[in-house]
Amino acid sequence: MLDLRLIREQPDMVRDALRRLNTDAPLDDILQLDEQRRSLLTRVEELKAQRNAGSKEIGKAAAGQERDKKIAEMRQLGDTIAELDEEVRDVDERLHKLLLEVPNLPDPDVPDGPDESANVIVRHWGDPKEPSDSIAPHWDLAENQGLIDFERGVKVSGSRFYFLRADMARLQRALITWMIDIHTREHDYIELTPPVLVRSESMVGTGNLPKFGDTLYHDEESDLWLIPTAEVSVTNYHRDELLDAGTLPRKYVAQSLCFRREQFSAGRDVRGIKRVHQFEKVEMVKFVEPEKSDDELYSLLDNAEQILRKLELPYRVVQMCTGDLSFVSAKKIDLEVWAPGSEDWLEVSSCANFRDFQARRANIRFRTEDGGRPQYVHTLNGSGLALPRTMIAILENYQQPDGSIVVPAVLRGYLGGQEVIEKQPGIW
RNA sequence: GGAGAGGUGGCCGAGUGGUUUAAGGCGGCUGUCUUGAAAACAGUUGACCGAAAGGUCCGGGGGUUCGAAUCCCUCCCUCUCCGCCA
Repeated sequence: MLDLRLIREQPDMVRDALRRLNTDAPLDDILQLDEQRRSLLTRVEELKAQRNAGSKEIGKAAAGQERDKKIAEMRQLGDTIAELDEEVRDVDERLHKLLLEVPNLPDPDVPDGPDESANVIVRHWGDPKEPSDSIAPHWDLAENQGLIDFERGVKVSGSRFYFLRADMARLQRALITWMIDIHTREHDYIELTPPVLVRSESMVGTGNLPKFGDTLYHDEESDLWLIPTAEVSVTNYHRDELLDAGTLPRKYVAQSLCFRREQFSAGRDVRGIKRVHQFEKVEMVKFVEPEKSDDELYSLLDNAEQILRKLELPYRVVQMCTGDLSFVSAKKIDLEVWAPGSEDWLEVSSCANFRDFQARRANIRFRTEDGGRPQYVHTLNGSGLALPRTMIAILENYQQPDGSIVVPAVLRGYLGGQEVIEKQPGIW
């Protein structure tokens, strides 16, 4: 949510920033409602001051004609106040609703562009393998090797569901444990195991609601939502809190299942496990002081990159242009790992600075060291990393001509020293 | 699921219709003392809207009343006992 005062005081700046996003936020309606709200408020508050004074007199006065007259007077005043209160509530509600639909403003250094074609490749790491006939895409490889059962996933749950089998399931567990160990031991994050079902307020806090409800799974009976990322649970961990001075930054890492309806990607990436309805992800979330968030984005990015480097997987760093920013981000940088079998750069991590956008929605503030007024924190998050795509990259980069897969050196300790994943018992 | 008790400032906690302008404590900040710190003592310290005056806020929402933290309705949450349960 944007600061209403910013919209009021620098409407042209806000308008220009939104124009870069190619969105048509109803700024004029917002300004008009804001104006209306404030003039109503002035009137009703004046009347309330009168009523407070009048009621106080009644409390002191002895019973009698004077007192009865005053009471009648105040009753009438009360009716007027009730009417105005009603109007204020209505205007407030409309204003708030509009504000919730305005996207975050892009940082000045975000490149302009209409869509992903204008994203900027910042740099590469590692040597991407040339695709060749001897490098199979993971969907063929994994099925042949008995590592993933796609058919039964579809039978049990539908398209975009699958079973990991045998050493593949073990590999995922090992990866999760290893990634979390790196982030907690080497990068100083606190591990959280979060709920994957959350209330609507939490979804509003991170910006998933009200706009993107149709991409989420929802249980109507209990009115709970399945999270699309642990970002939702972990960011809302501090919702409606006033954090103590000196406790920032707060850094959390959480593994969770993520659930996505993928309603609008029908027909895209239908093969394999690149785009699925349910997947594991290790997610990092930071709550930081506003002046630090620029630097914190880069250290977050580095934390994610460390995982790919240790796995020795070639990747590239891509900065999103204005046309490819998410609703809540001011700045977003993705890591894309090379998959030579699929011949695709896979987004395995998305690192973003939300500035105070989420903090306003979720009401997360901190008390400054100097004891001044509480301020909103800045929130950031980044995947560290998404499991299916990381496993695609491992399968496709580490496969050998006979179909076996070499275990990346850093993971062997987590797999009892195992060096190679051989063909698993067939899918029978 | 049944019965009961609760939800008050950053935290704990008093307050059952009108000088409450929410007591008191903890924590924070400032000062005295000290080489420095701790302790002790003293002072100070809620959030939100507003340029200000002022107004709003006692779990959320609604109601009763001239006036509600206080009474009523409703929802959410916590705790205790019972039942069920991985």
